[in-house]
Amino acid sequence: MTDEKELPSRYQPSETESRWYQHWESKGYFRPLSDKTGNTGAKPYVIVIPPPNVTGVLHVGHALNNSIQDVLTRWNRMRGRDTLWVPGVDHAGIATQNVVERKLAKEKKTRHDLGREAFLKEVWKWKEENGNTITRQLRRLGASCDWSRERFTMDEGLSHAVREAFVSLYEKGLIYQGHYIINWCPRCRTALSDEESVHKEINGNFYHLKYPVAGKGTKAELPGEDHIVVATTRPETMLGDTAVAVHPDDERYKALHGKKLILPLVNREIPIILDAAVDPQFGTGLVKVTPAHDPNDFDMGKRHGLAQINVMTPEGKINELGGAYQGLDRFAARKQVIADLEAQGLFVKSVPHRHSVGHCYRCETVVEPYLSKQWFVKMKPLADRALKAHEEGKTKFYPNRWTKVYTNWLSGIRDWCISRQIWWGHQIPVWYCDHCLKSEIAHSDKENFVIASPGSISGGAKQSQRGIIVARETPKKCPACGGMDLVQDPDVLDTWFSSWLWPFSTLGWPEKTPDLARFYPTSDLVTAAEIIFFWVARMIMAGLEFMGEVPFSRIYIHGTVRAATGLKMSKSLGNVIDPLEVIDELGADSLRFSMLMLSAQDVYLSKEKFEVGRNFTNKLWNASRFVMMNLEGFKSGSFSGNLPDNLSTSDLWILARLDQVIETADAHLEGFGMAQASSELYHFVWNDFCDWFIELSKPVLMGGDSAEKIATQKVLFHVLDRILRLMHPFMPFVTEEIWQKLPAYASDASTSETILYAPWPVKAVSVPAQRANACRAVEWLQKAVSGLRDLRMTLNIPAQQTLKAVVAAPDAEVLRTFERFRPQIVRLARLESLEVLATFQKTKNYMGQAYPEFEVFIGIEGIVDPVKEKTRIAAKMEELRRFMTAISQKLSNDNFVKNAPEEIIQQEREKLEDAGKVLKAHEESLELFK
RNA sequence: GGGCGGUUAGCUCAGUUGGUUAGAGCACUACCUUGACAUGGUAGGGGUCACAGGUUCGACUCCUGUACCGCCCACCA
Repeated sequence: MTDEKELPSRYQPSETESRWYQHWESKGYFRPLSDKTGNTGAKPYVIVIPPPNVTGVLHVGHALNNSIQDVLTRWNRMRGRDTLWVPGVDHAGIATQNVVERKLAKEKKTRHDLGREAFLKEVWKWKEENGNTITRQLRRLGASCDWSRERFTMDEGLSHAVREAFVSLYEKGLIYQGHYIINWCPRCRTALSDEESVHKEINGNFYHLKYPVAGKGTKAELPGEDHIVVATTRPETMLGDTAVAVHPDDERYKALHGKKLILPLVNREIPIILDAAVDPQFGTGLVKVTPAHDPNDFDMGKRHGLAQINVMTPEGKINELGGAYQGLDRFAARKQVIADLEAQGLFVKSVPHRHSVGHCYRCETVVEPYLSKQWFVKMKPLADRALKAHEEGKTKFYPNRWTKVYTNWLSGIRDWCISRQIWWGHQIPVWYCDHCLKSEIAHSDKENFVIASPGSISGGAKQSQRGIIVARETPKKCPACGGMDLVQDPDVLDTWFSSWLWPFSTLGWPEKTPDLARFYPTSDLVTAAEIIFFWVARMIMAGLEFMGEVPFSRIYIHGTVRAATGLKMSKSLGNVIDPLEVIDELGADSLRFSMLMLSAQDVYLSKEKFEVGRNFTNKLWNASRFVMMNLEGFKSGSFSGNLPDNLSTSDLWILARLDQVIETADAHLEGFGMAQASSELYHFVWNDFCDWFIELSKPVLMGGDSAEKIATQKVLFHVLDRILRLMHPFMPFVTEEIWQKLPAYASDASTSETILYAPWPVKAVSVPAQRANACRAVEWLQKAVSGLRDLRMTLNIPAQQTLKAVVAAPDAEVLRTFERFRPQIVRLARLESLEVLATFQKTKNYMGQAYPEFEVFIGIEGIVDPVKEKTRIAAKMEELRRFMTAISQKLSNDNFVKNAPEEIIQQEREKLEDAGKVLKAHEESLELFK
């Protein structure tokens, strides 16, 4: 026997994982095969990684996401497809800038102290030092990404792509600049897109305020009152009110039509306007209108030609237009305004009000609807094409229910605010010629110039306004006046403006690279639901816009990973599970397998759940160890790899099961059924291979040299080899480790130098007819062994006590089966001897267990009290009678017989017949005790 | 306010187009350190499939409604 010391009884992931990963990467195994062969034939399999944030660390969500992608990648690679998985990270403009600003703050510095250029240098420095954390962690997870193709959204090529996309959209009139209410984060001091403003329900207040009516005589017309009452959640914005609106048909306020009000605290006269957008049922039916601080009011203001009075600074403080409140933070101003109104008797009441308020997705600060000049992408035309592509069946969501989420969002899409008032990112490729602008705006409002506005685009390229240059290359001088005094727009683009190009920009677009030609469109996209709007929908729109083709046709939305305790994992709740810790403790294979097995829906994680994977890894390791230790004789090279003809029943059975499991695993993987596939494999390896086949092989292996033994060794090896391949996508490290050890035990074992490229198992082309019979035979065997064990247990016979047993099988085939399996049954049931007979005349010295096809007996003389046996049999018979009654009733139901499919009825009849046989056997046994 | 998902064993979850006596892992009970593995083996206990109706010969599965839990979306000030 082979020296056992080579193989410890515990698998040690920490000793193998990093070693194998380095080996794979250094050998270039993760690169597509066509890189070497130049073959550009068959359709490749391509996945692009959802780029993690450069500031991020690997959390369990990433771990699941990338485990799934790695399974798909490795599976397809093994199936012989030219496979590419493109990795990379995005620059996460706001998040990264925040990180570096926090670092500066510790030195009591702000980015403005450094200036733009020096600050960006700092960010790059930070990126070089810390930006590879997550990609290092992905390697530890085992992600088989082609790192030679790793991309970063701020690298040169992708920056080039971003400019091309911007300018090209601008030329088509799909990008415009305008003055609108956008989501503003006063802490980050930048605009946010709608998706970056996260709505959260909060407990606020609904403040009721009095606005006095202007002029004389109003008191008489408004019963008893000389003021009106408005209700608001943000009283501080009243400083910018320019009207109060009422529904035109609201009878209560007819008297107010045409009247003016005095805006308290600022003493501005404001009109009462009539607008159907006002809901008379809500609040007092009177709405204060603040066009500069609320999107609805902004629209209303446009309709009525109201002034837009912005009373806030970008920091969220009241500005000079807020009079006495200047300099106060918006929340301080809120308190002060209320206090002052109260002092003047103009504060009515405040009622608790639960409503949802936007929060910055990066820093949680309450978002301020803020009027400012920003760049927008006009989304409707892009969304329409994505919807059309979907109708044509070009995109498919798994599971299907996400389709509606996607199409609903596209149908109601709003323009995308893409400019950000930060420094880290792609600076907008727009330059201003001061000279031309001055002459241009002499007769227009400088602050309100609009290049294009929503609705004004009617096809055809929009001409640049004089003084504004939108260009792919940095211009040296103004094309209009030749002036050299050009200033680039200081804003940068939303990070997602680079991410939405990811599927093709990472392949080289806008250059016409070989990669782009070969690998676009990609195959599958795997991501979590939270990113459908941010990213998936936009990638599809960009793919259609810039490449004329959807970037991928299948989108798999996997479950969200949450803490076992309930909601999301968050550092503040202390319920974060760090996947790196799990890898350190249990290994990446355990982490991957456990998560994949749980991934059928949303995953509620706790640390214990990873033990399944750990235990299974160890099981696989030890099963392999057993097989290898029993392959002596094969080192010489006598093992051809082909299976011999003289296979035993159990050999045929395990091969049949293997074929089944290959088929179901493939079917599940085809539809992203990682959980089902992994669970199927788990049970095959553990229950069929380990619990039964290995156990059945032991008597044969110990029986000395024989043709039968060699055949079993070959089958053991063959099935282990296939198991390793099947498991490899799920557990890449342990399978490679074992794979590489095989040649030491079987000379021609590893036909490929790495399991990464070992061909994926396929079902046997021609299946020997005996296999079906073998499956039946093994079922009998399993029943017999379990039955004997059951007898032993229920009769309290000690495990050490060996028993004399008898199997009675009237059917010749069943009889032959048990004769063949005699050594196995003796071993598995711990017998002293086993007689196999056609019929057996039972005596009081035997106790039995009946099955439809056979009965098993154990000799109990001097071991067991017959009274116990009597009770046991009586209980079994009672159970059987209940079962038979149920079936009889079913079969005597006319409707059932008339309507049920023939095979179902047949099944029921067989059940009844079998149960009858068993019952009869029990009756006979019971007779003995009378 | 809309939309989606969930409710199956003590816990975490499977259950494919309706059809054997509803399964697994963990936990539990009993026995077993048998020459791959105690991160193991064997046997076992444990479920009115959330509730109420309906369709059907037959419902965990399909339909309607209810309750509770969770998620997403949304400019009622």
